[in-house]
Amino acid sequence: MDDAARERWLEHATRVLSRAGLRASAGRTAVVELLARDGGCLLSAQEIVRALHARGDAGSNATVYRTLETLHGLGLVHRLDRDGVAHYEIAQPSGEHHHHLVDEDTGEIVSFVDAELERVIGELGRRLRVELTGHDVILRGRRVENASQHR
Amino acid sequence: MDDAARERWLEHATRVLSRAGLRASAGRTAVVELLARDGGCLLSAQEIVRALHARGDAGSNATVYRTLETLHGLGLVHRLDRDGVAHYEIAQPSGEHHHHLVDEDTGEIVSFVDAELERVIGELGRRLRVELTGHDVILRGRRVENASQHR
DNA sequence: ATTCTTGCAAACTGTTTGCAAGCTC
DNA sequence: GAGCTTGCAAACAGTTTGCAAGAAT
Repeated sequence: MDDAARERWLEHATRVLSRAGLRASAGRTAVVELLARDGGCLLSAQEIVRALHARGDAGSNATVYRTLETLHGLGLVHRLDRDGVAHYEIAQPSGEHHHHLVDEDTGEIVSFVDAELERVIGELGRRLRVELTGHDVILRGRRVENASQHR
Repeated sequence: MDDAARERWLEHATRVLSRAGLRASAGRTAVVELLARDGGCLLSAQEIVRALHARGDAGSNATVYRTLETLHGLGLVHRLDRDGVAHYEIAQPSGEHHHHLVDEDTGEIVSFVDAELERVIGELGRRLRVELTGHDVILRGRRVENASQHR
């Protein structure tokens, strides 16, 4: 996700919050701005609390949780549970999104986009007679050197 | 998942546990048998604890958590976090598995199987140069009456 | 001025762990 | 008999909530 996209999200989020009658208070603003800066991929509430605190920004534990719940309710962030901990990431208004691959060896998380996967999921919704409002795909695996790199 | 499949899993699990040098103790056995009976789709640890307790079977809180961790480590169950709570279900040795659709209106969970989806995920692993060891797909949506049922 | 929001601290829930007693191999 | 397992209770981590003080409109 590029800077422009995150900047777009920030404006979008600010507008949506304001239209919902919510105030641009210090804590809430700090959380939203932090997400616009670093929320491209799976931040936990605790990570956000620590990051805000490190910067000296407003945003207590309670405020961060409350804000994330608000943002999620307004569809401004996606939420994904990982190892029993909720993680959040920016939800682009365009619907553009990515999925995640967890490297079983390192625990590292790689994000990817795949049009074919999206197509199949769309078809699946039709087959199951459901209007899809969202979906998550998590792959787990280990890197494999490609043939040309074999010794 | 049919009775035969669950029975197969029970035998498989028993063998794997025994080969791992683990004893057929009361608590562990009760958890495994409960899973073989009701573990077709997403049971939480707490649900298992309550179910065992209701039956008067062995299996304290601690034992259930410890057993589930053991089973997961041996690849005998799949684990999926849902609303911040870990849920487990039987992992068929054949690799046969299903995915989940959450009805946004009722919260109900429907499981489904889709060959096309599996195919695309397999390809995705190749494209990302990863040997896939597992994957989860969660769809969210609301039921839609099909055209012929419209008034 | 009114109403929303914050931060703190206490309360909760799900999960993990130390330890002495009990059970399995 | 040796060593793995159990159950209990205490400890933990993440998350939620009540409330009085403070800030935004």
